[in-house]
Amino acid sequence: MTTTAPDTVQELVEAWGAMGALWGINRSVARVHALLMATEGPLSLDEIAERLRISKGNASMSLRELRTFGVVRQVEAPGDRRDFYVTEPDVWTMFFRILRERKRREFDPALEAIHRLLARPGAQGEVRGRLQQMGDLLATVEGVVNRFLKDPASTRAALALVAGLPFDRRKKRT
Amino acid sequence: MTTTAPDTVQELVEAWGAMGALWGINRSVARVHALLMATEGPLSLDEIAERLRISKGNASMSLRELRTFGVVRQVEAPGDRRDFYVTEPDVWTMFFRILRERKRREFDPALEAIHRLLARPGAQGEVRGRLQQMGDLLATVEGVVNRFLKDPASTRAALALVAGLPFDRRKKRT
DNA sequence: TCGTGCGTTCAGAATATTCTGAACGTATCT
DNA sequence: AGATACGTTCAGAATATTCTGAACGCACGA
Repeated sequence: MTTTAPDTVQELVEAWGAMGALWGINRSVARVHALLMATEGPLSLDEIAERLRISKGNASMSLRELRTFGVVRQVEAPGDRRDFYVTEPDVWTMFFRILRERKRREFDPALEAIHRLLARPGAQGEVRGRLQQMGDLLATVEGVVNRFLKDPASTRAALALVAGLPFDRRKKRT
Repeated sequence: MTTTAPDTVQELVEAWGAMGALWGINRSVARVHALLMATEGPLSLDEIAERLRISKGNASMSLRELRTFGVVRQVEAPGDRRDFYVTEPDVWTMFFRILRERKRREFDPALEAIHRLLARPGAQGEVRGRLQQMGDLLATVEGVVNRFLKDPASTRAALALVAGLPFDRRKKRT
């Protein structure tokens, strides 16, 4: 039993998988990620596929995606031909990297359209105000994401403040 | 031509529709929303369906969803049997209301699983730290959402600060 | 009363997404 | 060389999501 507690791990895997949708990554990918998060040592591709009851092919593709997001890393075992995988420990970074990706693909076109509309001379009151709000919203999210990627520590602290969190946990790490 | 600029409006509609996925609302719903955002006066169901080339049924269901989110309102025209629709002007609120919804459905189970895992006595170092981070992340998002819904103005200002925005726009409104 | 205009519903069609597994490539060992 | 172990790929199957449009109900007016 290499993991904390099999059945609860299972629950986390499922919950994380469902939540993946929230930030736009698919169920399998998120489940693989959760499994690695909840497991101490590195896992081989086959073990992952087996534990999650998904095909090797699916596992392989999911791991690739996680690697391109930079949240999973391959490690090698001494005299073993297989590849093993571990998560980067930083979930926050993962979250924001993925957001940045989606920002590019989805925010930017929307922002462009909004600005184009605002530039039109004929943009009236009601509409103008709403468009501006949309722009503000997108710009704010964008700003937070960018700032986080530049300076994670301070952004995290700032967000904790905004969130009004007790703000104790975390061992410190500067 | 009741709207700012038909073709650019179209672009916004499509961009907003694509972006909808980001916060978990479907393309049609987001497109209807965008159309209302970019249009000065109220629109009838038929007009919406026609402009977006979607069926009346689809339009009806999309509008219902938008109404349950509280971002679209029905208005009546003088001697007209038809229902007309307008957006609430506050996109930010929409955004956070929707987040709250998803939070309920998706965050909460994940947070539960995490806490259950952390409660286990056997939660070791590596894993424990990662789980804690996941919990922090979720708690932070949750906190921001809750605070926004309680006190939008201050939260917006705070977020603008975090985002490092120029922070000028907006007519003021307290 | 019947007819007409309007909105809603929902079964099934259309479409999009995700997943599987067989086929393949490459490396390693005998 | 042949055999084995492993990872990857991708066409098509399986599944999930979204959309349509016919059927219906209701309210109004004639």
